[in-house]
Amino acid sequence: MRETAVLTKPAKPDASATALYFRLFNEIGIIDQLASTRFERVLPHGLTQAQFTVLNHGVRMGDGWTPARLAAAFQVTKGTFTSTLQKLEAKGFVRVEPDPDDGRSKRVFLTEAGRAARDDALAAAGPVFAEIPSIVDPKEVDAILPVLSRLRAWLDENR
Amino acid sequence: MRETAVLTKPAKPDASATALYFRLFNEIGIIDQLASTRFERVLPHGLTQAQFTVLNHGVRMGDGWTPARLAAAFQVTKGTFTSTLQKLEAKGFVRVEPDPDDGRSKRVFLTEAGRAARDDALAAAGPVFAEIPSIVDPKEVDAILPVLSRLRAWLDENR
DNA sequence: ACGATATAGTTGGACATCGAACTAAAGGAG
DNA sequence: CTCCTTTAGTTCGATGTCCAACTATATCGT
Repeated sequence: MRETAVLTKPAKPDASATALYFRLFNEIGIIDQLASTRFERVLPHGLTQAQFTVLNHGVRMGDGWTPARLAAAFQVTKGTFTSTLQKLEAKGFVRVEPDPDDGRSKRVFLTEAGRAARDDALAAAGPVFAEIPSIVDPKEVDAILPVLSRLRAWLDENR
Repeated sequence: MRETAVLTKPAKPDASATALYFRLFNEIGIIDQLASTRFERVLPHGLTQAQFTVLNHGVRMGDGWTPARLAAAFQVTKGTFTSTLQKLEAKGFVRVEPDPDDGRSKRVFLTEAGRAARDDALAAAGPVFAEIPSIVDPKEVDAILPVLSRLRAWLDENR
């Protein structure tokens, strides 16, 4: 839950550096929540954002990764990812096979249906993003992304 | 769940504008998740981030708001906020009174314990943010915040 | 080669959140 | 005034997530 700007009483000024970063994370949190909700609403095949992310990753980065590696990549616990994977398997979008080289591991592969579902989702997502360039110019995004990436990378390494 | 940069296979280039915004929201999602986790870990009194946000808002914006107004400000459903409020009430951090002017409404006030808990939480949060200025300069945050605010405002209005 | 330690994956309990159904009170149209 | 619609708040079932405990397999030090 994040606060947004619905209320109108002026906040007391707080010039500390902490407050600045607090605001940054607050804006980021709200954007995440609003954008995620928007995105999930249009996803086809009853896909959750988590499930879509797995399919999208498989297409972009290739498949055959282990669940543990994917869970780390997606910042969720192994338990959470077990659940996500079971949902995707039940929908026929991924295939999970034992790792021939490591008895503890498995390997995750996309099915044709999974690739098709990912394409459907991307197509459905298009209109969701369509209006945004008129609000935030691509050049602004170019300027912002490196900073966010740096912040993300640091948080990722130091968690 | 968001993907991060743990995996090393190169992504196929995708020059469409959609991809750019996709990356933006992806970075934002990861940062939100990592920062939230970090923040929740240090919160005292068993506060959740949602609960802290209510206390913080009360201090910064004054108390006496209705649950409905607060739920809208925090982007959660009324049902969710009912639950959050009950937790805070059980901890003695807020007082909820009937609205004298509207039989349907209530009004939310902070208790002294609630204000103290908020201060505790802020103090605990300090170290969490302490290292970040060395990663992302405050000037960069100043540059980024207006853009994020604009994006947040638009998403908020057009949801 | 063995025992201690680390890693992969699953499971179960707890919890925050959502959406939908519901009650109660307020507001508006006739 | 009366009825219809809107708004405030609660409750309930489902879901996604986390954490901790657990099993099985792999790895490392001696």
